[in-house]
Amino acid sequence: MHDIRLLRDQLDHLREGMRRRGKLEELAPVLDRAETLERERRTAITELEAQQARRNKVTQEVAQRRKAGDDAAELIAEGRAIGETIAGLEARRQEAEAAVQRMLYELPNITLPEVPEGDESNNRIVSSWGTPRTDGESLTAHWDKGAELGILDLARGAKVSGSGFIVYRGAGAKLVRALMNMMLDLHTTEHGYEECWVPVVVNRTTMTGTGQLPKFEDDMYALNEEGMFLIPTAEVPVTNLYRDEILELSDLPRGLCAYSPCFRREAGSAGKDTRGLLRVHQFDKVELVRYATPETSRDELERLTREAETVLERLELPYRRLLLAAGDTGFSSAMTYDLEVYAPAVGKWLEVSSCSVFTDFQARRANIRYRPAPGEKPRFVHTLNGSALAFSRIIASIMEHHQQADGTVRIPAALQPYYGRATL
RNA sequence: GGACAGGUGGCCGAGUGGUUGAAGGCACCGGUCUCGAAAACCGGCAUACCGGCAACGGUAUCGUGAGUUCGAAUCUCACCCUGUCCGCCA
Repeated sequence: MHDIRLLRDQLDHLREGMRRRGKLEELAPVLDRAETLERERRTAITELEAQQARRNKVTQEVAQRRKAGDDAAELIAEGRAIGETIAGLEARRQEAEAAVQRMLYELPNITLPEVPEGDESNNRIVSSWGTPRTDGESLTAHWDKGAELGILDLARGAKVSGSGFIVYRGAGAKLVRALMNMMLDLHTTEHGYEECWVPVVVNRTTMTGTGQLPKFEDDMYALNEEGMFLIPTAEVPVTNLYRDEILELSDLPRGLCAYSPCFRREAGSAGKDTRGLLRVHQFDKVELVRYATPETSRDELERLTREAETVLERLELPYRRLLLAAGDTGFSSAMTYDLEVYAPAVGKWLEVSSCSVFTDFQARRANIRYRPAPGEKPRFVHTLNGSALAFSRIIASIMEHHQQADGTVRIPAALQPYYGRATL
């Protein structure tokens, strides 16, 4: 969420931000109304408060007369009349405030200057690691390999829940457990993160804090119980941990990591891109979340992204880092790197991580602040997060990239202590 | 799920209809004292918003929302949360 003051004096800045995302056409009507709405909001407040001040005076006068034993009937009648006026003005204020709030909730974050303009065709590959296999033709796709090895049971997942719900069996289930432990150990022992285990069901306020709501309710699994949702990422509960709190400067930067299952409806159609483990409704992920000061948040993004890349290097999977163009950058994000890993049999690069700095966009929504120095006013923190990593596509990539001539799948050295064997 | 008890400022904790934004304490900031520190003493110390170049003025905020009233931290209702006991349960 943006600072409401931008609607007054930085509308051009907001317009430019929307233009860079390619959203100007869509959002121009909204922004055109912004100035009027904001002026109306302030007018309503001013008028309301003037009447409230009047009422407070009258009320005090009543008290004084009562005390002195004088008659106050006239004043009481006046107070009653003011009360009716106030009720009307209050309704108007609420309406104006809600209108501005709705508008603010609709506007995505403004990307950093170094983020390229335009849609995803302007995404930039900024670095890469390892060498993708070129013999994909001769490899077995992960969905077939998974069935062959008996570690993926897609049919029964579909039976139990629906398409896009995966059952891992035997060695596959153990692989999930191994990945989880390997990643969490790496981040806690080498990268300095505190491990958290968090709820996967959260309330509406929490979903709003990180920016999923109100705009993306359709992407979410909502529970029948009023206002509860399954999380699409551990980012949601972990970032909200410090909602409505003021952190000490000495707490920053701070890193939290958490494993969680992630639930996404992603109303996508079936087809090649959704086959096997490519796009599923429930997947597992280890998430990194960082709280930083505005001064360091940009550097923190590099650090966070490197930490995610480290996982891929330990898994010996070739990857590339993309700097997303403004139009492809998530709603709340100011700058995002995607990490993609190659699946040679599928012949596609798969997104396995998305590392973002949100500047103060989430912090303002969730009201997460820090005190720069004792006695100073609190400021909003900057939040960051990144997947490190999402399992399902990693598993797909492992099954394809580490496929050996004899049909077995090699387990990378760093994972072997957790998995217990050298092959799947 | 049921029965009680409770939610007040950064923290603890008074306060049951009228200068209560809210006693007192702690913490914090400034000062006196001290070689220095501690202690003691003095003073300061909420947040957000509106108007104003500013000085400053105003409004709101005692879990949330609605209601009663000229006036609500205080009374009424609903909801949320916490604690304790009971029930149920992996």
